[in-house]
Amino acid sequence: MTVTIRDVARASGVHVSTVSRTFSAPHMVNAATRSRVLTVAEELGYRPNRAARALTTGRTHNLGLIVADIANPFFPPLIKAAHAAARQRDYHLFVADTDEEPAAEEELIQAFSKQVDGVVLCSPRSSNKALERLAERVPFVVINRRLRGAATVLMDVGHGARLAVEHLAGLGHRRVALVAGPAGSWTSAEIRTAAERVPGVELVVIGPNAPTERGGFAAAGRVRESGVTGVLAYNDLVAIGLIEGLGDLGLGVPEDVSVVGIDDIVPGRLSRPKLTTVAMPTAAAGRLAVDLLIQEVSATTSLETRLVIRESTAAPR
Amino acid sequence: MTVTIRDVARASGVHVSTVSRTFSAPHMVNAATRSRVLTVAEELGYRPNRAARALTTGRTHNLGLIVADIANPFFPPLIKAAHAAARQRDYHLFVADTDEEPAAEEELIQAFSKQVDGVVLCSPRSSNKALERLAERVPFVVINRRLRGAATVLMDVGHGARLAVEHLAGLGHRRVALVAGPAGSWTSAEIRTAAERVPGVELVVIGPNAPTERGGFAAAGRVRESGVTGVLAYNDLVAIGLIEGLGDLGLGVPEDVSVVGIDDIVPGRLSRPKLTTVAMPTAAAGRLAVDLLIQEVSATTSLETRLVIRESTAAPR
DNA sequence: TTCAAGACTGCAAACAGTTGCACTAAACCT
DNA sequence: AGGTTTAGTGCAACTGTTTGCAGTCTTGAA
Repeated sequence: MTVTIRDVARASGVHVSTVSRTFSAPHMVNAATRSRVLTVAEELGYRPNRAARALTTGRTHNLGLIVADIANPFFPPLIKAAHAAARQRDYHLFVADTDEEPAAEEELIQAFSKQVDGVVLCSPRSSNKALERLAERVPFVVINRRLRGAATVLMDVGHGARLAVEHLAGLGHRRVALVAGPAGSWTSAEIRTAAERVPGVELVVIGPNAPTERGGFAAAGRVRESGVTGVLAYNDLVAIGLIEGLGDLGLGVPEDVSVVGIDDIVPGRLSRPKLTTVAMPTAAAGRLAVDLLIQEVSATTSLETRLVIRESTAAPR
Repeated sequence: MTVTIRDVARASGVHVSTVSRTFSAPHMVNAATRSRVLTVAEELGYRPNRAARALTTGRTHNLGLIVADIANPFFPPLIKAAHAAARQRDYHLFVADTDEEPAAEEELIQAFSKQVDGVVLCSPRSSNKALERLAERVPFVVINRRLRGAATVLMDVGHGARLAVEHLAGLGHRRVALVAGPAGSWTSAEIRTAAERVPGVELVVIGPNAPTERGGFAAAGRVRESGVTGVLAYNDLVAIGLIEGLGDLGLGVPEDVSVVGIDDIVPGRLSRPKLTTVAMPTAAAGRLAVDLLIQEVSATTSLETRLVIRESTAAPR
């Protein structure tokens, strides 16, 4: 049925091991033989069976990518970039979705372990202990979380948050609110400590909030009460929700209050007003993560973020 | 290093074939033996090696999913649903991105063929001939394209387009524009023929256009010139771009012109005004596609679309 | 001319499972 | 009691590739 290495061997008059070598160690076989085998293989439509290869070599040429929610606009650009990087080196990419559940995360890593050469974990929710245990079964690189012993790719949200608050300060805002994310989130903590350090502005923290549009919408009332003129939101989704909530309360953005988001997801570019936001280098992170995995280097990298100013911020009245 | 079936066999005093059967055909082994093997396996941390299993059985328990652009907001919900369906039956999912290139598409199918039990293709761009040839190497199901001999999942855009135009007609619009998609797109053709059939409204077709925000933005001038009061856009992205373009021309939505999109992507729900649109059952399509694949049924299904009315449509002046 | 060193290639044993077949012992039936 | 079925298990061959080892042949050097 399917054409194997033996068919090629028979048809080209050499031993299977020679055929094998023309594919996996070409320099070991005579040029003439090699080209003969190659043309025969081409004619027969032979393609090496990766499962069989994996069996002996232990390398599958597959990678796994685990994210919390594929449909969250934050992830697709990362997934896309990771896929492109993998493809470039002839790797295939499993992608999986944990639905935000740590248990699913651990189960997936476990399930992947025999089938991939490594997995990249985006903002994992599992405990340190669980992750460290799993790291023994399969190499992985972690995005957006510190984990000792694992290669790490960080995006410098702290710096981004500082830029955002400085931007507001520069426009003349003196009191700004931080509409924070969920409790216990690494990102949220980073943002907060960085924002608090900016001189010349008084920071009022509102939260914790759900990291969603709804979360932002619900926070609108407390933002109004706080009397701030500017706000930094945990992410673009809550920024967008917040803007809508403020609108319902009769507050315009940016006339009455300035709002800056974090992430730079597509909907932020498309909404009205267009969102001023901190751009996260998600594509770069995805690409880098798979490169680290493939090259088996265990580094910890911090990627720069930058502020992109659009229409949702202005000087206060 | 890694624990194999033989380790389990030795430790539990049975032959490897018995261990094998406790996992792949539990009913063939005595309950007592089975539970003993199971506990030993658990203790040792044994997990069957899928590559090895694939070698003998020919079934990998992997599926492939190929889309044009992972980062296009249309796809992530589909991917997520496909993944969930696959997981539920203990399959893993490769996802791949063609960057809109037919050549990449064919290459990917080819590359997947030995590693998966089937692949789902979303709106493939390759020629019929190429696809039919590839269908011999690996089973697949196609989403949003008719292809004889392959299982098919269609979303009934035609019906959706009709609902959209009828909605505009019901509001009192008499001339409406169709801001069409790219030339040669199956979807675009479906939309057009359906829209043209709605009685009582005169349809003016503007296009072809790029299926992007930019495409919509660029079409704004021609929409104004056409003097219509309502428009149906090829998809939400062009609808959003169009609304912005119209805004720049001094035309408000929905006061001056009503706009309805197609797809119901997230940014449409978040933009201002919130987009009236035809909801495509992308999640259902993804789920169904993998179910068909796994159950090896070759059917052609047509999924219903529905109109969701939000803020971008109103009665004409 | 002889010997050593390379360059190729073949042999066969892995890799981790599955499965048709044969075998044993117990259960069932008349 | 004897024969037949059935359940459970073991045996061994097989899946498609890789790879250490050994063999052959050529080439270059002394």
